[in-house]
Amino acid sequence: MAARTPRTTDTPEGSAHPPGLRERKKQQTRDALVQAAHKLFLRQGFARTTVDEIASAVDVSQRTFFRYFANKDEVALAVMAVAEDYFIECLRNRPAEETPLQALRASIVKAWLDLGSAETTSPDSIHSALELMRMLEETPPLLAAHLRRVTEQERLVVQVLAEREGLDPTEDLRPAVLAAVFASLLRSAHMSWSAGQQPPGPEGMVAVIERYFDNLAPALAGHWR
Amino acid sequence: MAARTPRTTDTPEGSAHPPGLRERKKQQTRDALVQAAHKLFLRQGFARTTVDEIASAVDVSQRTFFRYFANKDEVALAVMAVAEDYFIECLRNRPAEETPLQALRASIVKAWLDLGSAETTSPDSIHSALELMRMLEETPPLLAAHLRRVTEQERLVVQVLAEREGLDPTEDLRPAVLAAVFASLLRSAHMSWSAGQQPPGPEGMVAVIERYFDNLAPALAGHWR
DNA sequence: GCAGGTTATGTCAGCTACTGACATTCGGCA
DNA sequence: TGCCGAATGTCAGTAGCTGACATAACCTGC
Repeated sequence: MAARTPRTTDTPEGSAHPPGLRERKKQQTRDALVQAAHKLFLRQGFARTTVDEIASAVDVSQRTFFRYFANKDEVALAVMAVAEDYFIECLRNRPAEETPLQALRASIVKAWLDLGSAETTSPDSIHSALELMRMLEETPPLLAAHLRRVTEQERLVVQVLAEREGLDPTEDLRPAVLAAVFASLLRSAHMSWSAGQQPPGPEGMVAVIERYFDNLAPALAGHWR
Repeated sequence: MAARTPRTTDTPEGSAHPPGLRERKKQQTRDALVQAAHKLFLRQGFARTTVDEIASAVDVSQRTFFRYFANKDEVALAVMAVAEDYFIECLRNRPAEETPLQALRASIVKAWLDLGSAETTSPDSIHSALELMRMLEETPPLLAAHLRRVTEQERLVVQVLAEREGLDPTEDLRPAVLAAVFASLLRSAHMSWSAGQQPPGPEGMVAVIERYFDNLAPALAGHWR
């Protein structure tokens, strides 16, 4: 098992057969670990929660924990994976008439709002993700791990943008540049949102994101005064 | 000793008195640790180098190592600190007529080129930094730590930009947005440079950075075709 | 429904990053 | 010279993480 960054445990190739007991159990264990970890992290903080605690909360050995997650960071960040995947899906489905920038903007907004009115996914997974994002900013090692993930996500965005516009991303730098700008914009918005004054929940997040997008052109424009 | 992210060991307030033996020794030890670490990292990789190795290469105890650096990452990234500081200084000195974007662009270019023709700093510290940047991309935990540092640097840039333009960065988002865009652009350029095809050395780096800057407006422009 | 291969899990032993507490030594200074 | 404070060393301990091997659980074909 254990591929690179599995959002779920690996199913053994094409979903031909119905999952089978073994697969279901793995999925169960994985989910249980994520949930237990999340609960503990929120209660006592990331650093003060040991892997042993998480493992024994789910009643598996520490060794098993590390077979599901490469490290402690990974469980913590697993919650976000759903949202990320959904965003990419949204981006893939944007109409071709939109400019790339418009498509990106519309995609995150849609992703947040859809996941907010959560029928798409498990009931509270969005709130988990949001709580986690607040914790991120106060937990340096977690933040570091998260940022690394973000840059990987960025690669994916480059891919999708390039496909969408029919470009070779090694030739034409525009996809890479736009993806980078987009990622950093989101990151700033997240920081601002986590800093607190903003309204909570997905709607609040969307509001902040939109404000940052609106400031993109002005920030790049010539002089500011 | 040991403040937050000291580029050098702390000197006991205003540099009134000449450093004194104690301070010089600390500085010496610190430098020796950085150098030894760097050498070992390049030879055998980051993960396969233990802190004990580094410490005993300089003939201090492991405990002492951790009094100079909070963790293994920090030694590795210490080399970049000089360059970062110099960049900020450049930015502070840009003429007010330049637009913020121009000022940023001119500052990194100048910083790299100046440090390249290294009289400003220790002879090979630039090459160390460049070698390190290559290693970064292949060393996930290091990359993660680096990214976190970058976001802290970003805060500083926001400050400087806001001062320069006489704005309150909590009111006006333009400094934050521009700093974010700038950071992500640099990051992309670094990735591209590390990926290899580019000419080596500071000049190569500058070339890549300029290319990314040139693609900024086009990437944000409406449609790409 | 059972034999035999595959796959997840547990156990154990070990390494390394990192930390607190306390003892020791060394530089600064009267 | 002798005292104070700062830097270092030593030691013991915690926690993240890994390899090796044994055991137990599923699955597959008969």
